[in-house]
Amino acid sequence: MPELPEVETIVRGLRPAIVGRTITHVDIHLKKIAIAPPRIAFARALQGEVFTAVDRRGKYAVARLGSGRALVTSLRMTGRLVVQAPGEPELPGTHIRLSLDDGNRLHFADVRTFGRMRLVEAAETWDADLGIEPLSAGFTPEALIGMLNGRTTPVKAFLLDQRRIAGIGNIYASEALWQARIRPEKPAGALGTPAIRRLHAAIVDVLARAIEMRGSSIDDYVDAEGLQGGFQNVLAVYGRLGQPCSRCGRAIVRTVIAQRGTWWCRGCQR
DNA sequence: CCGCCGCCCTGCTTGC
DNA sequence: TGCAAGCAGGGCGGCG
Repeated sequence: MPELPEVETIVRGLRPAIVGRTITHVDIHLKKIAIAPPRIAFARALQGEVFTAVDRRGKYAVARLGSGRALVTSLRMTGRLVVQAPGEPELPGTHIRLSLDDGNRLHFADVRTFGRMRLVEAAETWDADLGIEPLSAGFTPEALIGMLNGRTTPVKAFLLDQRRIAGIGNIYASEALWQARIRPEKPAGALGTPAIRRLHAAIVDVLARAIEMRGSSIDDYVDAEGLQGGFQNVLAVYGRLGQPCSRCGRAIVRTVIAQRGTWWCRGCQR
């Protein structure tokens, strides 16, 4: 499932492929996927637009358009954004296809159809509910201390809450907690300062290493070129039920926290 | 404001 | 072997 590192990898791949390109044609195969402001037709509005930049915010890919509008894509679990050249077969499960003036096509595919592609106005704030970027300068240990203060929710649930920190999903929440040696069920506000400092460092380190390895391909994730990532090969706990912890040797367990599978080590995560 | 829960979907796994 | 039920999960809306 695409989280911050996967979306960052996709965005970096999209940038050279689509910035400067004009959208010549828009095909929508599944209408509910394409969201537009009231009284604006998604396909008609996009036709003729130029991509001016591609950014990431949390788990969202944000394509800036010449008009000042933006095309915001949420991939959820199984969404894919892939650029294909003329002659390449249509990406299976494509719901939206943007044809570009160089002949390439940008496909948005999603077997589970949970993902969305949303056109937003220049003046529209679509990300008001999203929290801090964990790889930004503002995400300091002190900021994390402030955010955790007084919270009773399990620290794992806190990490998944996009209103606090934007971009961490189920894979990297489990991995960061393992690296910081923190028990996922621990109430967020009960962490001591040393533990919070370890957690801060672990979040930044895990996300940065995952970006370096072009993300984790667990189920469907591929980058903008359709290629898999590499971080799934170095995961410490996620999906590793019963396998020995690389730090203490104890078998990895799986519990459910905030309705999400959580993999961790009872031996060294306190 | 905060925390919790059900829903959306389809493909894979499980169990009879 | 075949089939149906169960499960997984990010974001969102509803509820207390």
